[in-house]
Amino acid sequence: MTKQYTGLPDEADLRRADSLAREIFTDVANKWALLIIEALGERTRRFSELRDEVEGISHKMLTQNLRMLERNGLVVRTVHAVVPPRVDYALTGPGRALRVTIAGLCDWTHRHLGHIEASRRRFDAV
Amino acid sequence: MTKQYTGLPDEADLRRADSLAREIFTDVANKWALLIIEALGERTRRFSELRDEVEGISHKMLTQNLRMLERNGLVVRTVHAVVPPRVDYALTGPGRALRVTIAGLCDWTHRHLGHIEASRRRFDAV
DNA sequence: CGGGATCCCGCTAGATACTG
DNA sequence: CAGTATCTAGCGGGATCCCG
Repeated sequence: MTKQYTGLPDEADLRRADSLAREIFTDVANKWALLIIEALGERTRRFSELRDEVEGISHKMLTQNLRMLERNGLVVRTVHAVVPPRVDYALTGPGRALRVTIAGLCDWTHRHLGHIEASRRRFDAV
Repeated sequence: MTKQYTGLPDEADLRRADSLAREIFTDVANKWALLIIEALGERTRRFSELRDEVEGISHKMLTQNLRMLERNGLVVRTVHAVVPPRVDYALTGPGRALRVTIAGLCDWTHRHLGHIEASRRRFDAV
């Protein structure tokens, strides 16, 4: 990533890294992606297991997000050549690292349920 | 939140808490909300400061998300009775707590830029 | 300056049907 | 069972205008 052949910091590269970071952030910081990673947990899951565990997700959104996560190297997809077909998904190292911070997010949500519900009631009362 | 007048766990309440958690998660786990909270940082910001700092956000999305965050009690809005009007936004306690985990997310993004970029190239090569 | 209201285009995502 | 393709409605979000 860092240019070796020049002593000067390369502004163009910094901008590229920034826009890349934003892109990744946009990919990852969406409801379904986060819920899928959270659901994947520490062990491998089948497609259908994920569809059941991430409640409310459609077939289409699940495949679409899994592709995206695979592309970004957060998930590995393993196809078993059996009939009926069987496809397993598992988190990679970076995927598991991300999952830790997502767990923090879930934790935060549950710890503040009360505060938020109360705040909403106050706000909506007006 | 917890019912006092019964010894039995109340399934309906558990489902309510779950759907509430999902609702909050959906509110919070979206690109703009996360970027706004991250941008708010430790000190108070004006509306226009936020619009400049969260790059790419539209006027409409900024107000809309700020309302939502205020409703959920993550942000306080202070209107100063001066002309021209001046409105300040600041994180609440829960908001600051959330910001810590978001910082983790940003951190994760930057630490894995390289891995992700490489993985994408491999994936797209096919 | 901050923000509400309106209009409107484009894309997201759900439903459905088809393949290996 | 997992995945792709198509069709479509709904709404997300930008642009614009006005108001206190």
